[in-house]
Amino acid sequence: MPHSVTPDRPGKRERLVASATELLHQDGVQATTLAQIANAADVPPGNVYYYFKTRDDLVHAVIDSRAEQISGLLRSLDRRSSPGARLKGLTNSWAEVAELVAAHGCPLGSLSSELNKCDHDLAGAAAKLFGLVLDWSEEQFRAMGRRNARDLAITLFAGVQGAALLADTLGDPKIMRREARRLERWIDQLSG
Amino acid sequence: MPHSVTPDRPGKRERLVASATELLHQDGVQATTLAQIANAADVPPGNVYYYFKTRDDLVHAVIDSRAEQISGLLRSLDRRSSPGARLKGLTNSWAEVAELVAAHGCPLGSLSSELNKCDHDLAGAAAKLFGLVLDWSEEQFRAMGRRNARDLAITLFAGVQGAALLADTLGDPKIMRREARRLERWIDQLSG
DNA sequence: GTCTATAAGATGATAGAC
DNA sequence: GTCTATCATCTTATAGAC
Repeated sequence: MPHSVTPDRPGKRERLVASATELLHQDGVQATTLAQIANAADVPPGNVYYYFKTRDDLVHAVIDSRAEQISGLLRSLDRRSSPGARLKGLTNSWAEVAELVAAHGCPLGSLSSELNKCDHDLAGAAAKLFGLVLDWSEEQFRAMGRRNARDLAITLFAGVQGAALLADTLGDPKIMRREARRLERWIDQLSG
Repeated sequence: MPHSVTPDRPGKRERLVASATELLHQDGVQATTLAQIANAADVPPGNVYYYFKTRDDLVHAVIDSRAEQISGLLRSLDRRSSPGARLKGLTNSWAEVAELVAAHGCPLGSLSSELNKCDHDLAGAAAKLFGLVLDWSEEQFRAMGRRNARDLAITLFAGVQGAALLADTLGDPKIMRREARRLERWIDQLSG
C-alpha cells in the first residue's frame, strides 16, 4: 500500500508547534524537553533540529502561535456592537476556560512569568502578547470616552491575570469565573 | 591567628537558604542550580547535600523562609488601628518593593506560578503562602463588617498579583505603585 | 563531623547516514 | 531532502576521604 499522496511532511512542523504550545502550558517552558515535544507530535526525537535551528526558535514559534490565537479572539470580539460589550467579551473568554486556567495557569500569564526570569529575548516576545491585549483594551476604553484608557486597560488585565494566578494556585476555577464577572460589572459601571 | 571561637558552621545552612531565596526569585526555581546557590553562599559546591537531603528540601526551606517573612509583615501590620489601615498597609508593602517586583516579579507570585507547573508537593507549600495573606485579609474585611470577606480578600490579592505580573512583564514599577494606590482607594470606599 | 572527587543520568545540539 | 546515531555538557546525588 503506497503512502498517502500528501505525506505528513507539511504537518510536522505544525504538529511540533501544537505539541509544544500545549506542553509548555501544562509543564512549563523549562521543564518541557524536546524529546517530550517530539514524542507528543509523533516526530523522531532527534529530528526537531531539522525544523527549528534551536530550542529557543521553537519557543518563539509557540509565542507566535499564541499571538495568532489572541489576534483571532480580538478580531472576533470586534464584531460586537459597543466597546463595553467587547471588553466584557474579553473577560468572559477567560471565564470560559476557567478549568484550564485553574489546572495549568493562564497560557499567556504563566508563560510570561516564566520567561521573565531567564531569557531576555523570549521575555520581550511574551511581553508583546500582553501588548496585544492591552492595546486593544485601551482602544475600547478610549471609545468609551475615557481619558485614562491605558490605565484602565492595565487594571482590567491585571485583574484577569491575578485571578488566573489565584485560581491556578488554589486549584479553584470558581475564582476565575467570579473575578471575571466582577470585572464585567466594573465595565458596566464605567459604561453607564 | 586562630579561627573564630564560633566558626561559621551555624551560619552555613542559613546562608544557603538566604542565597537560594534570592536566586530562586531572580532566576527562577528550575533555572537555578545547586552550584550557583552554593557559590553565592560561599559553601563548597558538592556540599549542599550535607545540609539538605535533596534539592526539593532546599526549596522547601526557601518557602518556609518566605512564610516567616510574610508572617512577620502581617504581625507588624496588626499594630495598626483599623482594619482598613491594616489592609492598606498590605498593598503599600508591595508598592514599596515595586522596583524589585518589576525586575524579577513578585517573590510569592512568580514562585507559585512556577511551582504550579511541575512539583505538586512544592506547589502545595507555595499555596500556603497565598493562604497566609488571604486568611489575614479575610479577617480584616470581616472586621469591617463585610459578609463576603473571603471574596474581597481574593479580589484584593488578585489585584496585587496581577499588577505584579504586568509590572514584571512590562518592566515598569509604576504599574505596581499605581495599582496599589487604586486598591487603597477601593479599600477606603469599602470602609466608609 | 565536614567536605571532595566522582558517578549516574539526562538534555541540547551536531555530524553524517539514508 | 529527511532522519538517526552519537557527542559534549551539565546537574543531581553519593560514596568515601580527611
